Amino acid sequence: MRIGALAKASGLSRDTIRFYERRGLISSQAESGQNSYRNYPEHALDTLSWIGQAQAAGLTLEELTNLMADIDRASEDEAFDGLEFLDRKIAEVEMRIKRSRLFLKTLRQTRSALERAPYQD
Amino acid sequence: MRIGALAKASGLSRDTIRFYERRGLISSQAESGQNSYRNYPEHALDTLSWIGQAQAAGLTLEELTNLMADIDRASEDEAFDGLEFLDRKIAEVEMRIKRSRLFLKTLRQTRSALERAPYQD
DNA sequence: AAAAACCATGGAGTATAGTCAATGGTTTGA
DNA sequence: TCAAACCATTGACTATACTCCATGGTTTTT
Repeated sequence: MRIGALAKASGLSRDTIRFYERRGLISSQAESGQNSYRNYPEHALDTLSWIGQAQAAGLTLEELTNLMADIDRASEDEAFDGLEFLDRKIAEVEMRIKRSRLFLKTLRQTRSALERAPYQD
Repeated sequence: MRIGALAKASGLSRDTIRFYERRGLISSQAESGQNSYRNYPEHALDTLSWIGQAQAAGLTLEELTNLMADIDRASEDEAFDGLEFLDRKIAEVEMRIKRSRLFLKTLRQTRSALERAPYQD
């Protein structure tokens, strides 16, 4: 899958995809032949969607990079703090969801208030 | 309440508070006397906490400014698109929460996977 | 009454996450 | 075949949300 197709399928721009690749979030093989075109595997689409979820959850791309590295490094004998990192992130995302829901509640209340009294003067 | 106290109570820095004030998100009265110190009402603390929720929910400060203006403008006779804006934001926040929950789910799955097999080689 | 702590303004600097433009090579469809 | 569409790289540019610094005034503490 070339970058244009991936861009269309994911809804991201080519530049964004190349940007993510430079950051090490996705990867491509060189196309067979003498061009310099990237070729992305099908699962790149899933990865991009996962990145989108992570961003909605408030992670930075750097945190995401670290997380991916941790997951890959998980089967080494070295001291590994991946679990700790993961626990921290889980707690952060939970907190963020909690706060978002509070905000959503006030948005909904505001909405009803506006709806009930649109023209008072 | 002077800016230092508000900073301590809210957990934000003075600079951040002044930044928010410049953006019109909170406001202060000048202190009586000949100094140029700001004085914040008690509810500034609630406002700051609300701003935090809104940011967790993914709104930008500019969107927040618009939202506040809309809410204040809600009792005018003019054509008012506040409801529409609100509905859009509600939908966006709902979507963001949904995606965050999906991400949280994969984080938890990853966590269990790492926990079960920490030393395989 | 000094020192320490606090406050103000203005402007520069930082980090994150893209986005755009210039230049030049490669593929593909009419 | 040749123009349109696609791709690559480099580097500059943008927006958002702070953060820091210099300078100088005001309060509070000792």
